[in-house]
Amino acid sequence: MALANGSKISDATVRRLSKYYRSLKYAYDRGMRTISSQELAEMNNLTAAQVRKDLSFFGAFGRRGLGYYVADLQRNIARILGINKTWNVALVGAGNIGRALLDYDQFRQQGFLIKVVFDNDPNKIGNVYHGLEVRDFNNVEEEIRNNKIKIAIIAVPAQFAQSVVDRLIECKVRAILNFAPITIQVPDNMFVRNENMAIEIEALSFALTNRKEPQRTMS
Amino acid sequence: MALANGSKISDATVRRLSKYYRSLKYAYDRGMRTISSQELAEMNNLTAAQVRKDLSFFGAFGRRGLGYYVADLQRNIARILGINKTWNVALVGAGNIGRALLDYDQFRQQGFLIKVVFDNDPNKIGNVYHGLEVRDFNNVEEEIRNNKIKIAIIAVPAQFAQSVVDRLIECKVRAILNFAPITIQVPDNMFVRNENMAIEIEALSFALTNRKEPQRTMS
DNA sequence: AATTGTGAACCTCTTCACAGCT
DNA sequence: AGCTGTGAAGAGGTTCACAATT
Repeated sequence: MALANGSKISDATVRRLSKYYRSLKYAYDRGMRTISSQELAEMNNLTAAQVRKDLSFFGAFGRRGLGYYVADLQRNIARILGINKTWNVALVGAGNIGRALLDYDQFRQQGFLIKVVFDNDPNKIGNVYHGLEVRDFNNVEEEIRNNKIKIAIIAVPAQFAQSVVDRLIECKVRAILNFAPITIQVPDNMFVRNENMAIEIEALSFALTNRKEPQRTMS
Repeated sequence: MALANGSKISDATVRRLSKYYRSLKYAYDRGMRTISSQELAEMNNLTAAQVRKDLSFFGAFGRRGLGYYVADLQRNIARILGINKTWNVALVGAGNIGRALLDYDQFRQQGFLIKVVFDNDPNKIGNVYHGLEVRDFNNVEEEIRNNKIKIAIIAVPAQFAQSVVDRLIECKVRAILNFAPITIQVPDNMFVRNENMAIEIEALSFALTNRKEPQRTMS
């Protein structure tokens, strides 16, 4: 929950805001200057009512009879999502997934800048990947403090994930994007999101195995 | 929807089944032979009623007064999810994300075997990554047919994603795990899941920016 | 005594439908 | 005339609470 008016915003709404943001970028690049809720809906396989309802939680951004000004709505959503500025991010784990994330354009483009990379493997510490030198996780406190980091990405094996998290909690990291395939425990004042690719592909396996009536798009 | 009894299974339930499966593996490795819904719940930050309800859609696997036999429930969930066999998978896109997925243990361990990798970049075609030679996407039909592939992973830039999907549709691929940050369109008899890491980190940004009362775990 | 399985109650999210504005 | 913004209705998912079972 969050808002000035005290209403609760669902996770689903926040996810859709991210999608609207991308759609607006796409529309603007193609010369569209206004866009209707119907058009935004079609670009994301949603209903127009859903789009309007989502936006209405945060304000009245549209013009009746006309739709939404693309650039204006984009700015508003960026502000709502907190991506109208840059975030310094720490990455823990310089394995395959971690190294791929170092060069992930979508993070950079939305202002999430990976400023420091950690590992505990002596064979990796000191290596340079995409211009960043891997640091020893033992020095995590200092680096996190120096870079004013509030968001960390965890890309370590499951068995190390909780101890890494515990250490990050001490460093006053506030939010974690967790790629380890395990449920991590954090105090109530922290935020976690899990990115578990195996769960997604298992859902496809389930669908192919069980579902008679397909559904258009999941997630 | 899916079941013999015709009931609809929610996406959320399927995702949780994947989590229970992992928890059961973990429990078994630590010597537990039975487990209660309460224990399964605690391992995943859920309620015991939720766990029992999820499982009850598929049968009565437990024993009153005792709980669930770990190995037995694990087998049942594997069967429900369709991961009691192997799936041949195609990967389209040998960029950073694609190459990381080639060596992603979680896929292999659950029986998702990447059998063929495609790219359209002449500089990548022919290269060998993790023992697989990158194929020309122009030959996709033949390779998909030869490997009996029903599930494809798309890890290409957004602008290529839909045309790749259209081609895969012609190849009778049935399910797609989409890493491209765009909503792809597929016919009603296909399944799509989107893996969009930028959306997840933006949700963290939203939380840090807006939420006063934190919530324990998202996703 | 302990724990499942499940109908009913509850709560949350989505869709409808239309008043209101441009 | 067209499209938004939103209260109300509807659909769907979660939790409660307890009978049933071991």
